[in-house]
Amino acid sequence: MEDYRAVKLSRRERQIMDIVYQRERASVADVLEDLPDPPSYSTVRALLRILEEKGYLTHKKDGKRYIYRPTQPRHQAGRFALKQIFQTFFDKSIEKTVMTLVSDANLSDEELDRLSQLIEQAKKGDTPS
Amino acid sequence: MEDYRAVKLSRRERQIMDIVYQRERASVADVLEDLPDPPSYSTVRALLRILEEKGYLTHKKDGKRYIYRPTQPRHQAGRFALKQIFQTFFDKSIEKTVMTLVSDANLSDEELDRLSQLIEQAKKGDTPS
DNA sequence: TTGTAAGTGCTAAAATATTAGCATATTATT
DNA sequence: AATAATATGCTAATATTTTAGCACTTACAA
Repeated sequence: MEDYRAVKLSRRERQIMDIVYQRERASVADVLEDLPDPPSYSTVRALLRILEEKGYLTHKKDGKRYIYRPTQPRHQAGRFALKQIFQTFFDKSIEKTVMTLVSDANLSDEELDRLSQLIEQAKKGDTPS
Repeated sequence: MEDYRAVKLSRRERQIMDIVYQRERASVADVLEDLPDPPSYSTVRALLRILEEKGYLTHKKDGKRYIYRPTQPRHQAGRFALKQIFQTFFDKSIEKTVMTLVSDANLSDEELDRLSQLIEQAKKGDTPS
């Protein structure tokens, strides 16, 4: 399955997928709560059903209500989305993307240390391209 | 202006904005060339006009044809988009996002060195949160 | 010049997405 | 077991998006 944020989905559908990914799983009420310009309850139900038909979500019953979850693992969807971003805005350069993130982030010393470590590992371990 | 990738725009409109950002500027023909499931020339023109009406694009004449450009600087739009991504897929954690990027990237030694430097600077310069 | 190729402007048709509402089911409570 | 509250299933109306096509304009070359 490809990146739902790039193509395929309508505006509402995308909004809903984002919400479900953010929450990891969500009821109709949850989604409704997070939607901007919230439509009716019915509407959200319909959209969730459609997204399930299209294969992006599944649901299971929890008591009397449905809990929806993405079919594609979050981490993987995140990668697709990132790829789309650095291709579109950062000349396909992951380095530039990371630069922007780190510059803007105001990370704590611990976080920065962990990143240093990761980078050291990358230097040793991998064959540079 | 907020992130067009999150809300507001329709599927086609988003696709077109992505293309224009990727190219920095684009003619109707350029956009058409890059669009998946390409519609007609007319269609692309109409959408570009709409995006201009909505304030996301401007155009200038170049010979007899229009060249469209985003109104919002690429770098800024990229930041918005990144924010959306790490909020949705990485628990709002920039660190996790960077981790994923660096792990997947297979960066060259030079790139990794530059990142190390950046991180060192961040450690010294900024107040950690 | 004037003809032609390659643009744009605009409008209305067609397709899709979005929505509400009624019917039905499920759970919990009395 | 009856009832109330809270779900879902489905269908059809409405709104928006997407599209094509015709009329007009501009640049260039014969």
